Amino acid sequence: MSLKFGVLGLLKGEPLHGYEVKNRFEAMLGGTWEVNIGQIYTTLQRLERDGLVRPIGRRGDRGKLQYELSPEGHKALDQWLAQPDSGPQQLHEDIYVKLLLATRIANGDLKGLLARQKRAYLQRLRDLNRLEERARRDGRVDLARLVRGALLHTEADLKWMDELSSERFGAEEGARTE
Amino acid sequence: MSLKFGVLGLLKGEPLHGYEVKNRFEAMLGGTWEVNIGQIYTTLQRLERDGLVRPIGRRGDRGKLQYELSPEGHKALDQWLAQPDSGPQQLHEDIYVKLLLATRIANGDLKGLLARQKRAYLQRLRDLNRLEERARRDGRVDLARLVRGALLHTEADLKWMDELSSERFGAEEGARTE
DNA sequence: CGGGTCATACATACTCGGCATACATACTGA
DNA sequence: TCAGTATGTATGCCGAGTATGTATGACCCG
Repeated sequence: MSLKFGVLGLLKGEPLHGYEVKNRFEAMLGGTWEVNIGQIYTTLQRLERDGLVRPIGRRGDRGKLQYELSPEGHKALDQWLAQPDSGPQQLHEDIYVKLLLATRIANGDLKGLLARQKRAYLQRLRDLNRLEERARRDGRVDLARLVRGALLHTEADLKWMDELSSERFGAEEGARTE
Repeated sequence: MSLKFGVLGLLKGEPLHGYEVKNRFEAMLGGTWEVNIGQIYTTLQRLERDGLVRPIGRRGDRGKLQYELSPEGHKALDQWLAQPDSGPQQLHEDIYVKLLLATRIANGDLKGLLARQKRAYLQRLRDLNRLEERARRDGRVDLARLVRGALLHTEADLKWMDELSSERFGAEEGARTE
C-alpha cells in the first residue's frame, strides 16, 4: 500500500516515468527504503489498470513513458491521506512468534532469546540516532520526524525486553491451548 | 516467515495435519492472528518441498495428511529461534509515507492527519488493554506478554503523535530532494 | 581520431512467497 | 434432511527480488 500511494503522491506533483519515480521515492525516504525497480513498473502498470494513473503522450527519449495522475487517482490519494491507519495492531512479526514458541518448547532458552534480541535493538537504536543526526544536518526535517518515530518504537521494544527479562518464568505457565 | 516457523514450531511437538495446524496456530496467538486455511496448506507444501517437513503414512480419516518435522526441520527451527531479529528498522508502514506526503503536498493538512491518527491509536490502546485482561484471565501468561509488547508500541506511537503535534510546522521545510 | 569498454538511464520478463477467495467434499449432529 | 464443521484444492492478486535487454554518453587507449 505505502509504495502504491507513495507513487501516486509523487505523480501528484508532476508527471514522471518509472525510473524517475524510483529515484524520487528513495530520495523522499532518505535512503531508508531501497525500492526494487521491477516493483515500480508493476506498480505503475497496476495503477494504470485501475485507472488511477495514465500514460502521457508517446514514448519519448529512450523509451521513456511518463505517467500522470487521473482524477480518480487524485481522489484515491486524498482519501488515503485522510484516512488514519486504524484496525487492530497486527502481531505478525517474528519476535512475537519466537516468544511464544520459546515459551512452549521445553528448552526454549527464553532468557537467551531476550538478551540477544535486546542487543539487536540497541544496535538499531545506534543506527537510528546516526540517521536522525544526518537527516537534521541535511535539513530534512520531514525525514527526521520519521526517524524519531522509529526511535520511539525501538525504545519501546527495549523497554519490553527489560520488562520480560525481569519476570520470573514459571515452568508450566501459559501454554495450555488444547 | 513467522507463519512458516510457527508451523514448524507446532509440528515440533507432535505431527499434525493442516487443519489442525491452523487451529493450534490461532489458539497460540489467542485469536490475534486469523490465518487463512489456504495459506497453511501452501506453507506445508513448501516446507515439504524444502525438506523441513515430511508427510506421515497414508491419508487417514477424511483425506487427512499428517506432517512431522524432519531433522533438517528441527535444525532450521532451532536456528531461527536462536537468531534475533536484527537489521535496520523498516520504515515501510503507511503512516511514514503519509507523513512525508502530507508534508510535501501543498495543502496536506498535517495537523489533521496527526489528530486522526492519534485517535486511531487511542482506540487500539483500548482494544489491547481489553485483550491483555482477557489473556490474564485465561491464564495465558505467554499471550499477555505479547500484548504487553503491542501496548508499548502503541504508546510509543501516541507519544510520537504528541511530539509531532506540538511542533511548529514551517512552510518551506524539509522537502528539498532534487 | 576511431573503436572498445564501462557506467548509467530506462525498461521488461520471470520467479517466489504471503495472503485471500472461492470451491469441493465428506462427516456429524439436530 | 439440513446446517454446520472438518478437511482439502485451485486460483489469483500483490509485494518483492533476479535477470536480462537496449540505448546513450563518457572515458580510455592505441
